[in-house]
Amino acid sequence: MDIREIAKKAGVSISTVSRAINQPHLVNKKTRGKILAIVKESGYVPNPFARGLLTGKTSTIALVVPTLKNPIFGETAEGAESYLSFHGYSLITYSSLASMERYQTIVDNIRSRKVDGIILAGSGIFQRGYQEPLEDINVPIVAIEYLPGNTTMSCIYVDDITGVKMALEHLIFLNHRRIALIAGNPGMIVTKRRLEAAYKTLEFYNIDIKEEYLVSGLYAHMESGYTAMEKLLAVDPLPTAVFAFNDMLAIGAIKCIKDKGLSVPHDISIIGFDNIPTGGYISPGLTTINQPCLDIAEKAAKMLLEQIAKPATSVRKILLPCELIIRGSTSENRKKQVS
Amino acid sequence: MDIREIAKKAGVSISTVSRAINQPHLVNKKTRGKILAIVKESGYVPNPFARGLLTGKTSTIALVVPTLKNPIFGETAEGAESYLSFHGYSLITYSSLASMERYQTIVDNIRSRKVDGIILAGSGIFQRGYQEPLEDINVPIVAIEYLPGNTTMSCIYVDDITGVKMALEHLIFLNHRRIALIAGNPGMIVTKRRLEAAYKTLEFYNIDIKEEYLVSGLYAHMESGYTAMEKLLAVDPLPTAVFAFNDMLAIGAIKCIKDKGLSVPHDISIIGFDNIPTGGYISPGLTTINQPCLDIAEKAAKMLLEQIAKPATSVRKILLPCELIIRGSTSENRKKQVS
DNA sequence: CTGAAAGCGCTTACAG
DNA sequence: CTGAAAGCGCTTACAG
Repeated sequence: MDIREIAKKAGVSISTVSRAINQPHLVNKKTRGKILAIVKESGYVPNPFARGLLTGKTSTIALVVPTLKNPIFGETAEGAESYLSFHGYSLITYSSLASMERYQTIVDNIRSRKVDGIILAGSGIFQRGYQEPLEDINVPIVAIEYLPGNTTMSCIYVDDITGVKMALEHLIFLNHRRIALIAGNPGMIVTKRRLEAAYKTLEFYNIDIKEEYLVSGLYAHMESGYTAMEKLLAVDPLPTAVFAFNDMLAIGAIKCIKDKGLSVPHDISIIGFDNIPTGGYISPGLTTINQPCLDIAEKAAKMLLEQIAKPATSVRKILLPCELIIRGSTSENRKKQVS
Repeated sequence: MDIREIAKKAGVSISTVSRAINQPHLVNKKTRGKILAIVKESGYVPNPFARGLLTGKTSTIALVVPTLKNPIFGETAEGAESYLSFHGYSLITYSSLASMERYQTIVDNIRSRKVDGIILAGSGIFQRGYQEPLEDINVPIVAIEYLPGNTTMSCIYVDDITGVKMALEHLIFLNHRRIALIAGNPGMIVTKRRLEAAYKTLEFYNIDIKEEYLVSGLYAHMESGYTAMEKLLAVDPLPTAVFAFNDMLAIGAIKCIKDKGLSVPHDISIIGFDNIPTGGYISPGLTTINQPCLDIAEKAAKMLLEQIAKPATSVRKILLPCELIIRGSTSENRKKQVS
């Protein structure tokens, strides 16, 4: 079924068929009606390759996420996909971003596919050197991450600097002074930013930052939160509270503490970041900072489409607020202060 | 950068460049070397639209999953993507399969994009009527689901009939006789099959099947496992064990039982299905049936690529074994039997 | 408002 | 082993 057949059935030229589909206002109403009826009846859809070859548009967006193992990226993908598909775009999702080589492969693939735009989500990709491969790619890019300074791409993210502050203040107001941190993958932008925000907050409240109270794990694996917590449990004196940089890490840490016969929150309070559904189903429930993933994903998709429609649009940076979700994993510190 | 430029630089015709790329053995070794060197240096990649227009091949596979909220589909997507991208294919993932309309939209979209093959994962899609929209689509399809009878598509799945049997026998051998079921979405093939397998097993062991002991929820939401469990807790006498049709439901059910002041497994044992990572981090740990998602996804991708390469390949059906994972949510029944 | 024609960038018989 | 030519299915100035 091609445009020629439709033209023949309708008794017009293929130019007119094409116009009836793409620029209906240019076609006589009656003719247009007839053509569109035939199109509909026959289920004809223009060949995307012929179209793409001519227009350079593909109606395809690439989404890059570090891993679908972390539910927040599943939500991100669903949010973006539902918005984009509603607007006639398809989403190609690239996940399992393990190495720089893999990233290079992905970028090559994106480039050769000639997508209309790119969403870069989660800072798995934002280690040093992520920008060069993208340099001459020449399509709009939106990052789901906070990119400081002058960047060529727009970005949207949760205001996690404030989020970190809220998390730590929650612990501090509960009278905790021996606070440990389980950071995520070293080197990621998000890790550095949260680390910096954490130190700044702790300093502000005159809280000593013991070197042994900083450990790190991998965002995508609960198990690494467990391992990180093991290290903290070897420190003397024990921390009375732990802030894990995401919920996966926090959930692993909670299990570790319980396995060692200690109690959360009685012996150690734990707070996470993200608010993944699982946090509400473990016990105690996980106190955390909510991140509106779905909303962010949709807004990112929207921004991208706007940039595609109007390439001259200037770079935008949007920060969404986050929210403290208090459940059972944090409580007031009743231990004598040693530090 | 197009093929013409490469040809000019190499001092050959565009035909020769094309051949050097696509059918290297047809080109003089020296010429070929020269051309390929220029191609590499310039970063030239053939325009996929021109190519697609000519060959009808797109190097794109569509994956349809019910939702990325359930981590098993995240794994499925990652598994398929990593295998396919290694073989030069991209994956377009369609998720959030809420309604039949949405399904129709997805199928329309897939059709107009002219993908090379389709993977249909998770039986969210396999309600009645899922086959018609696919009827004349004319590309290889592999389903991640067990499709009985004579179908036109190949399928691969875990042998969940045996899995259901293993789960129930585990409970039965622990001396449980009052066993309740939390089934998933009614109407789905997977639900019907597991239900049938469950009844068959219970009958085999002469276990009464109380009507009130069958409730159902939605696979994708832990919360609906909670709600379903609430219904079971209103039944007299209480079941001593519950088999939930997936882990999300099971995790919701456990939370419900604990919230009502009862103990898992002391008062009620719970077993799930899937073995999602979270199951190892709640307390008690979730006893469940492992489903090798990653393996299934890769095998599905492999089958699909084989069918694309050799369209005459006959329909294949593969069932992978599952495995009982015993954690803390099940234990021996010590209550006096009433039934 | 409509049609004939050029051309998007490539692949592949065909001829040599 | 290589090149000239046709053509994949469409869109869009251009002319009328």
